[in-house]
Formats: sequence, C-alpha cells, structure tokens
Amino acid sequence: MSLLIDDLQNIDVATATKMLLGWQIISTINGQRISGRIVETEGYHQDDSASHSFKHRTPRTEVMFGPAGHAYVYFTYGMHYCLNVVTGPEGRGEAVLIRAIEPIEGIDSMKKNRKKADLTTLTNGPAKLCQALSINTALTKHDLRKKPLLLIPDVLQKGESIVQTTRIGISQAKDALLRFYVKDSQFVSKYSDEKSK
DNA sequence: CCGGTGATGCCCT
DNA sequence: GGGCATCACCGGT
Repeated sequence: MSLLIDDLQNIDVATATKMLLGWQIISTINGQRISGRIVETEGYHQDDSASHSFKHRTPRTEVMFGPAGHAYVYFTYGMHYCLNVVTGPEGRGEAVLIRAIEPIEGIDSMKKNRKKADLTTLTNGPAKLCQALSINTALTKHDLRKKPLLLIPDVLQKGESIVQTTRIGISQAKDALLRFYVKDSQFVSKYSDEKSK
C-alpha cells in the first residue's frame, strides 16, 4: 500500500485516479482552515482526446507534463475553476480531476465561500469544491506537499468500496472508464447513478 | 424529480 | 469564432 505523493509518478493514470480516493485536501488559503476527503476522481492523459494535454503542450497545460504531486488548476465556462493533481512520470501529460470531496473541517467557511448552506451540495462537483476551498488559477503549478494547499495520502474506511465508470461532461472519449467514486457516498456529484459494479 | 438553458471568458484554430 | 473536464435556476411533471 502506497502512502506517499511521490508514488503518484510511478503508476498508471487509472491506478492513480483510483488511489486518490480517500486522500485528504487541506486548504489554508485566506487564513481559513478547510479540509475534506476525496470521494470522486477522473483521470486524463495525453493519449486521451478528452484531455487538455491531448496534442496540446502549451503554457497552460505544461504543468500536466511536469512532476507529479503538483496542482493543475484551469478556468472554464467563463466562471469556474477545477483542480487536478498531476500524476505520472515527468514528460507524460497526466492528471487527475478532483470531482468531489466530503467536507471535514471549516464547514462554516465553505458555506460562506459557496453562499450555500446545504451540506451535501457544498463540494459535490469540481467547480463547487474549488469555490468552497478558495482555489483559483493562482494555485496552478503549486506543490501539493506544501501550504496553503496540502494533499495528504490516506486510505478508504473499512467497508467502503469503489465504483469505476465513464467520465462526466465530456464529448470525446466517452467510453473510457476513468471515473472512480466511493460507492454510496452522499458527497459525489449528482450524476453518480450509474449501475457499474 | 427532471431536462433545458443562460451565464461568461479563456484557449486554441 | 467555436467549444468548453460547470453550475444554478427555471418550469413542467
């Protein structure tokens, strides 16, 4: 069992995507301590037509080709940020989109940041969790071993199981089974009703 | 509960 | 200029 961020560079993207479930994210941005555990992820890589790194090694996506354990944050739909964890060896354009977390600490701060009060919809989407944790593109290329945004290896709890299925919100490579989530978690994004076993 | 849609700006062609 | 790894809101059911 691997419990180091450094191990993310030695495994294939599907394995990394699955392994990140249960890991903790701790934000101390703006002096607010906010944390949660990852319950939903999606993998992307350079041979995958849905990936930003597919045929595009540009200033924006360069971080995906860099060392594992750094953040790739992108801006989309004119108003939303999404957080990825870079994985794989240097030179390979791979990253894991964090699609949902289960809130742990700083729930009041999250509610303020989100301007919403309902616990189960606070962080159940990639842009929602960035808003809750005050993550924006200033954090791209950030080393997730350091404050103010920490990624802490952890494992799932006893009895928890993982579902593997197709990714959400993409028009390319729809059949790739690169989405993973914690079965029965009430904190995964709302389109999590696939019947994959 | 569900599907449809507008918001809004950056990146790449 | 087209498309986007999204979200919240609206109206019908």
